[in-house]
Amino acid sequence: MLTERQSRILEFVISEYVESAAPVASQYIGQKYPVGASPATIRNEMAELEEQGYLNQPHTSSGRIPTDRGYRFFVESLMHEEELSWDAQQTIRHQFHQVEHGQEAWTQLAASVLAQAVENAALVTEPRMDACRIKHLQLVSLHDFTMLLVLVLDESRLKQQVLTLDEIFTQEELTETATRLNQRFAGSSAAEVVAADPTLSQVERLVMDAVIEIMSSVDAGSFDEAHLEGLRHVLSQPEFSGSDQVLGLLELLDEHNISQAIPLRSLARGGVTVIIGADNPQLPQANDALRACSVIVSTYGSPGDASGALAVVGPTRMRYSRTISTVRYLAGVMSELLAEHYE
Amino acid sequence: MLTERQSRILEFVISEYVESAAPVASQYIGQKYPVGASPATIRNEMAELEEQGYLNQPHTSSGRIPTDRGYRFFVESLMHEEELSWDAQQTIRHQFHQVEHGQEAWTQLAASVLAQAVENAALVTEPRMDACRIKHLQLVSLHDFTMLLVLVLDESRLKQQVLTLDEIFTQEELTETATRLNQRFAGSSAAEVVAADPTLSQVERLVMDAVIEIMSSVDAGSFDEAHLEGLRHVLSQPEFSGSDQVLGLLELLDEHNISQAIPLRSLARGGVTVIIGADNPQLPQANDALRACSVIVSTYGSPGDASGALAVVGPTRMRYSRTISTVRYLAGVMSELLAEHYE
DNA sequence: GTTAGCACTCTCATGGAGAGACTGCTAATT
DNA sequence: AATTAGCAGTCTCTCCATGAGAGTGCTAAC
Repeated sequence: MLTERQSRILEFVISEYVESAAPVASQYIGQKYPVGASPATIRNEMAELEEQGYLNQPHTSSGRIPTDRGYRFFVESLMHEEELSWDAQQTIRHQFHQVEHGQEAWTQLAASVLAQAVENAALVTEPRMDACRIKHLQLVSLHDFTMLLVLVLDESRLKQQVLTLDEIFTQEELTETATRLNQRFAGSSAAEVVAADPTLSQVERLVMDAVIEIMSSVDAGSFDEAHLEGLRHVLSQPEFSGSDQVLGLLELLDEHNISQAIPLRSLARGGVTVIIGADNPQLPQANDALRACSVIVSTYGSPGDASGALAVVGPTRMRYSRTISTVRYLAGVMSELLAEHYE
Repeated sequence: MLTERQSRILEFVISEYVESAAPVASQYIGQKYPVGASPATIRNEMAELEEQGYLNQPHTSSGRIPTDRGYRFFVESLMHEEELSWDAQQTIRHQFHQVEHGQEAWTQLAASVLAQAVENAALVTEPRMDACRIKHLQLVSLHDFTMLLVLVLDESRLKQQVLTLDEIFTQEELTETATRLNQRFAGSSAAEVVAADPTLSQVERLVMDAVIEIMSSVDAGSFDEAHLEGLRHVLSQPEFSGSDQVLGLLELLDEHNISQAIPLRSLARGGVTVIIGADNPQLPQANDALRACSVIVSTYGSPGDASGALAVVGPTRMRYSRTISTVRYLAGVMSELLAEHYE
């Protein structure tokens, strides 16, 4: 549909607008980029691009700005995805290897690294399997009538709960109980435990009820816990200078609405997916502020094993090439690390 | 220093300004509150209050707004701290009892509840003891050469780390090792383990080195992990409509600078402490946006046992009475719950 | 000590006027 | 037929003056 020259002009306009955040004029493009045509010709082409919906004019007699459709065309046809620079790659790897122990904060760290790398908001979910299984459980005596149930699920996720007992148990007794339960249930999913419906002592029943409850809540996990980081990068962009917009985005953060507003898992369909502005029907339109945003999302891990999602959220006026490369690269790194730790 | 009438006028001005966020005029005060004097008299008194530094005029011929000193006087001498309404108390308790299991998100929940109750930002740190001790440790075989170290510290804090072994161990062997180590080191602090310097097998050494590292990093914990919630309440206040201010406060959030910017533990000296604007030398002045803020902070838990801190951060123009009551009440509830769980 | 009255000051909203930036269109050119 | 120069027209943005409104400070009377 677009001629060679129109494509190039579109590309130039987008490059320019991404940097300046201001409408782009024909004369300016003619000077700065090698179009090989006069401003008048560029104007004609721009008019055509506007006709077709790739560009927009805030008002007559101002320069053009790209539409969502313009960005989409750019991402799909014009952009050449660059390999992330070696420096950038090293920076990312280095930041990861600093914090080796304690994998609890792993995704938090990933979000932080990603946000810093792309200078936008980043969102990373915990890795999850489809149905979690018991790896190991343990009972620690806390006090006469209370004990701590420590549950290790696959992927080394830890859960704990304080339980209240009817009678006094020693640590030895609890350890024995735990050993029995481990032999019986290690490797089982919540559903399997329920299905087996074995005869249990009172304590065992108490423990397994708690285990089932915990595992169910993990499984139910429609509620993917996502870490959001770097929102300030987005909010400092000029398009969000109006305070209404700011508040809109802040609501995402505070109420833990993120997972709902941006259902990462359902969006990422293998590889990197780009959602631009309001052009994707999958994004619920609840939040106005999100309409001015694009989301670059990818899964990490492997589908059979544990997997999660990571995403960058920024204004539609975004450096797509760099952001996509970074997301792709980080997804790779995280997949590697995940594989290393839990084959 | 202040006459009866001056005090009352100051109180009225603050009440009014807290609600309206606009400079308060003499005539308006005269109409709405029972001063028993004409606007002219009120003006004279206001001039005197300004002289003494309790009030301020944004420009000649506008109403007055309270200064930090004015707020401080209000909090210390004029305000009558109200008991939190029974409704509000029940709301808070109810929100807590909804989420019983999984104490991981406990402080997160507290922050959320507090933020909602006072309609401002809330900050809650994890409960901590002075030097943490080993409660129990456990080794779970993950794969041939990897195992998961699960470390339970006092207060049921869980830490985990993946360790790589030189040779293959069965789960039974690991369990035995863990049992040995537990017998030897349960109840010890990091320093005590190091001091004892016992002879250990290679595996035991590997495990204990990791344990010491983890405990040290927990102890070092100048880095109190604090949960921040409800920042949007603060940012939606008119005094933060300028986007510069917004960005200033956002930095607190993103870079995990909160703990540094607001050293809760060192601020709270038993009971509820109120820090108003820039008037407290303990608050580092790094962040400009914080100068327009007050912090209401309290500890919870008991000094000997585990304790943490909770705080509300809001504009200096804040409903101090309600906020202080709420903080005090919530600190009480949290102390109770803490005591219940770990006697 | 208090108050009425009045002049004064400062803000804020309104509305040209002029400069600047770009475009769209027309007519000439290649 | 495509391109370009030239020019008029349009829109924004800033600046300035204007006037209404709000509230004070001061003075003089009570």
